[in-house]
Amino acid sequence: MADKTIREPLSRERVLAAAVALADAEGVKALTMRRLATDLGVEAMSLYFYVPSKEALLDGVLGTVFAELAAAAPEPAEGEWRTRLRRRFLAARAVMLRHPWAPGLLTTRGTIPPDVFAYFDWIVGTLLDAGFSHHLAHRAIHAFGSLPFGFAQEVFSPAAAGGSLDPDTAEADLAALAEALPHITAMVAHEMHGAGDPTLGWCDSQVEFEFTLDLLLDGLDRLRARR
Amino acid sequence: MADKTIREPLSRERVLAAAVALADAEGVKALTMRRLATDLGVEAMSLYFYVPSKEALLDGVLGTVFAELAAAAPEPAEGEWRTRLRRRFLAARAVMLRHPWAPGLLTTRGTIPPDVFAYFDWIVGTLLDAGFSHHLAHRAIHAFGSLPFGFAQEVFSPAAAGGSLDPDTAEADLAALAEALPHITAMVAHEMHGAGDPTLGWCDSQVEFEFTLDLLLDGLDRLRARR
DNA sequence: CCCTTCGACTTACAATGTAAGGCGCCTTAC
DNA sequence: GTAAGGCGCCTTACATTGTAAGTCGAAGGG
Repeated sequence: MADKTIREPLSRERVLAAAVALADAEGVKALTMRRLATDLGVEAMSLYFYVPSKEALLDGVLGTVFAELAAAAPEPAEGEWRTRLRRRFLAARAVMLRHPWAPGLLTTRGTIPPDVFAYFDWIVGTLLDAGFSHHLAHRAIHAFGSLPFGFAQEVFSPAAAGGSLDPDTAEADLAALAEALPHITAMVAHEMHGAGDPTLGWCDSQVEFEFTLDLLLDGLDRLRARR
Repeated sequence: MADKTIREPLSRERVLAAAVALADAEGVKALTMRRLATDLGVEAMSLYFYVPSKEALLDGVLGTVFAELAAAAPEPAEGEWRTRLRRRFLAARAVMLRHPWAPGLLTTRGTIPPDVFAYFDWIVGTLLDAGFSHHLAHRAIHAFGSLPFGFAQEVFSPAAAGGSLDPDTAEADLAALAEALPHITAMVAHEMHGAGDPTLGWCDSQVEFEFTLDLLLDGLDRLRARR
């Protein structure tokens, strides 16, 4: 909560930063003009001096996140193309993990933040420099989808079927599901018993993300060599 | 609009079907209880006899879409594992293209529709039958993400940078962007001039989707053979 | 002094989801 | 016949949310 006795003047940057902090703390649904204004110690209508509408605020919020990402994932100075892409994608992912609401919000936007243009121009440049054709670079951009930002939309997670990443409770859940979902339960059971370190759980989103990324990079590399 | 003089009784199915139709026609934002009720020729509060809340309505709407998808993408009777997966993924995509708002809505949900569980159980089963280990099948599920439903979240589309898929207007847009985005504009220019059939445009989401899917299937096949 | 600009606040209203209660019709039981 | 209960709808009311339009006080300039 802002301290009303010592009041720092509002600015567009302060408004957007407070909005990001609120979304981080309580999710995008909690981000209302009244709630945000309360956090800033002002009246809701005052925000409209800085952002023309709620929609513009949300655009600005995403722009802020992507700017943070651009700063945290600078262009690697050296390295082979795959290493450079990988390094930057993973750095971006670390930022996005701090704002888990961002991918969902992004699907509601009609515009692309400026930092995204620059980032993809760099990706295309890196691919072209590595010998990819323009056509294959185009293909790669689509194949990467949202991986350059460290997230991928998954409709279904095996962990959701297991009901829990905790081996004790998941064991009972699995038994209940075995008849309806025989293959998934077998797979989950196998993964749970095969997990090396129980404290990490059997389903680690970081490992899965890197696996998918490497799968795509390997495939693209093969196509490049074949040109 | 419903005809109020001859009134068919409401049912949960009618409510959900009307909601899907409204979202298809005008997007999810137009889907309010009052609007939906108007379309059905009843008063908004009457809907609550069939769905306990707006949130439940949205869950039901997605359940309806996924049920449609399950019916339209039946298990292939025969074929090699890749062919079967591919056939079903593409059939699912055809359905999802009729409901372009569905992926976005899905990100706001906390539950998974039942048809999704069954579909993924089939996918895991298909992979296991083809000789994939449980571990690799688990990896594949994450790698596929939302591809089994024919969509993938793309933050950035090269077409968005070009400003238009129409070669005439895009040419001018590109010239304006060349200094800020040199690699992207070069790539877009190349793709536009290389497009075989101008009426299809230089960026075809179906082609791109199939490219990405095949890239992943190829990669997974290699890992399978290496086990 | 007056005027203008800036940055905040106030008042009001439309839109949205929905709690709570009411009403008419139909069915069942006595 | 009447009474009671259930069903499926409607009405009234209210809290919340975004925001249009206008007001006000402070500061700066002429």
